[in-house]
Formats: sequence, structure tokens, C-alpha cells
Amino acid sequence: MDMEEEQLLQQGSAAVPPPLESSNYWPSSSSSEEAAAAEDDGPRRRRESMVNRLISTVYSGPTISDIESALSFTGGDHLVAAPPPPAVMDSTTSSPVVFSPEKVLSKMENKYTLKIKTCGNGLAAEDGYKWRKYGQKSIKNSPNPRSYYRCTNPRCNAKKQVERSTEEADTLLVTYEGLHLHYTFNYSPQQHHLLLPPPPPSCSSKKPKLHPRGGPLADADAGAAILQNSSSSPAQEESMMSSSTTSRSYYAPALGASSPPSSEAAAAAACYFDNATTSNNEDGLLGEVQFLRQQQQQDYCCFVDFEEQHRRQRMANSNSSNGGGLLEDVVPLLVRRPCISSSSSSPGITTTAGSPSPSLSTSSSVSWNPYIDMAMLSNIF
DNA sequence: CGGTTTTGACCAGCGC
DNA sequence: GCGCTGGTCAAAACCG
Repeated sequence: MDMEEEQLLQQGSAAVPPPLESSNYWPSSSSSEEAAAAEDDGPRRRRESMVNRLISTVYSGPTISDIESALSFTGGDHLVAAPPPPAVMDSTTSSPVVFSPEKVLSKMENKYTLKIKTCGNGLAAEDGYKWRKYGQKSIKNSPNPRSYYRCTNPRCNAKKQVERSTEEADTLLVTYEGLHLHYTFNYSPQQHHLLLPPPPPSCSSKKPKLHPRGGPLADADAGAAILQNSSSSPAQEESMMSSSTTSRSYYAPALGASSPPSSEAAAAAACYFDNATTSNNEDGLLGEVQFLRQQQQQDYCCFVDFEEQHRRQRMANSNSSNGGGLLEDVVPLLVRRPCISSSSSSPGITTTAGSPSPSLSTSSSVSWNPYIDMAMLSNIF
């Protein structure tokens, strides 16, 4: 495997659940009208309203129009499948180089191919996950071998294939198969200060150092959290179950962790989430992911419908001969809000309330702020 | 020493 | 049935 593929595939990174204590993470916006409207329009409106209230009002990153534009390739009202967006950054401009959801394949197959342009220096950045190569084949009529990767998370059956485009030497064709439904880091409120994000990805000639596998940041990322699927092997299930008894596992499809996502990336994340609900929902565990916009503030977030998720979880548990054992996998609401950051200081999480505010970005123009609000979750559940 | 990569072997699907 | 091809396995090598 050559260097740029290696760069593309190995840059691991992680999302960072912020401190838990708090509804304080949700800046209260004045929204009496909103609340009134919510009451008029029913539960869904109220729910959206609630989420909107929870979103920070400070944002100057990609606008909703950017997102909508990026979503246009889906060609419909409903978002369609897209893989976790690679965040490919130009090291000099700190802007996305290319994120090109080249085509969206069959939803049924749950397989998608991206064209990813490498950076100017010939390197491509991460896609937010950690992969292990398990094979390489030379492909007929192609001078370039195809590499096969599996997600290193034992609970995840996501795979991807990477090969260099024969037409464009600086383009990698990355085919994703399966869904990432996980976070692998172990999180506890007492440890949140350890969950600092890695530096944002950038094109660099130096191989980035990954966080230790299984550590707080390894393979972790979340645009929103959703439940695991049930496709793991029995052996995997066993080991996972045992590990999850000592730590809560969060499962999340992902944007590149602290990767400064382009608006396209954000959009793709939303598409990806939606795919989870539309094509991989057979086990009834996946939550309904929603992609919302906050019109006035040009803000947006992705989140999971936990009410539905929890309902399905209960059903799954009640129908399971061993009681399911998956309740701990009901994951917290996690909303990420893109924001602009300066090169010298990070806006990080814009709130406060006596909570440490992890710096989420150090050099990129856009960062993702993960939010998690356990207090709110307790209300939901 | 544990995790990852490499690479030849093996297997399954497909077309003829 | 046979050969081709793509995908996966698994042992050895590599690496930090």
C-alpha cells in the first residue's frame, strides 16, 4: 500500500463526549414563539423545537444551504445512503479538498463508493475510523491493486476497499460496505477530561500517531449515536458483552472525529445516518436519525430519535431469550455542531457552567463540537 | 509483546 | 464442469 492510502486509512481520531453534568451544554435560546409553535404542531414539532433550543446559537460554519447543496446528489426528499464522510483537508488552506460522494449505490446492498482526491502533497486524510487491512488483490484491467480493510472495532462489520483510480492518479476509490455503529472508547463522567480530541487531520507527510486502541479516543467519533446492529459473530458478541459490562459503549456512525468536516461531509453524515434507518434496520435496533436545521441560526445537527430507539430496544430485549442484554447500548444523544475556529484558539464547546471545555480544534477552520447531555437523556428515558 | 501489514492460498460466484 | 475473478483467510513478517 502506498503512502497516501496509508495516510487515508490510518489516521485515527476520535470524538469527544464533553462533560456530562449538564444541561448547561445547551445554551438557552430565547424561543417562546418556538415553544408555542411546538405546542401547536404536535410531538414532532416539539421535539425539533427542543433540539433547536439545545443547539448553540454561535455558529458561522457551513450553512444549511451548503448542506442542502451537498445533499442534492441524493435526488430526493429522503436522504439516501452515504458512507462516513472522509475529511480531506488541504494543509495549506485548511479547507476541504474534495469530498465527492461519487455515486450512491443500491440501498439494499448498503455499499457505497467514494472518489477521494488526495491532498496536494499526494496525501489523503482520514475518514474517522480505524481500519485493519486484511487483504490485497490485483484487479483485472487495473494496474492498481485493491486493498481490503475491516473496521478494527470487533463489534463492527464495516469494510472498505481502496484502490487508486486508473483515470485519475490522485484519486482513490473507496468503497464502503456496512455501517459503523459504534464508538469504541470507554467513557465515564470522571474521565471526560481525558477525552481530548486528537489534532485535526491534515495532509502531512508524517504518519499520524493514533490513540491507543481501546483508549478514550480510539476509533471514536460521533455525529450522532445509534445502536449497534446485531450482525456480530457469537464470539464477538461474547467479548463485547463482557467488555460492555464495565464500560458504556457508545456507537456512532461518524464524521471524521475532530476532522474539520466540509459541509458536504456533514451532509453525507446525515445521509449516512438516514441509511441506517432505511436499509439496515432489520434488527430493529437502529434509531431514527434526523437531520435538522435551525433556520434562524443556520445551525444544524444530527441526532438520534431515542424515543423510538428505546422503544425498539425494549422490544428487542423482551423478545430475546436471554433478555437481550443490550440495554446498555442505548446510547446517549450526541449532537455535533460545526463551528469555525481560529488557528490559535479553539471555540471548543461554547458553554461552560463550570465544565471543562475541551479544545476541539487547533488549526483547522472548522471543527465539530460534540455535545452529550446525560441529564437530558435521563428525561428522555 | 500485541497489533497491524503482507501475501500466497483458499473459496465462492459467475459465465461459458 | 472448468476457468476466471473477486473476496477472504491466515501465517509470517513487521513495527512501535
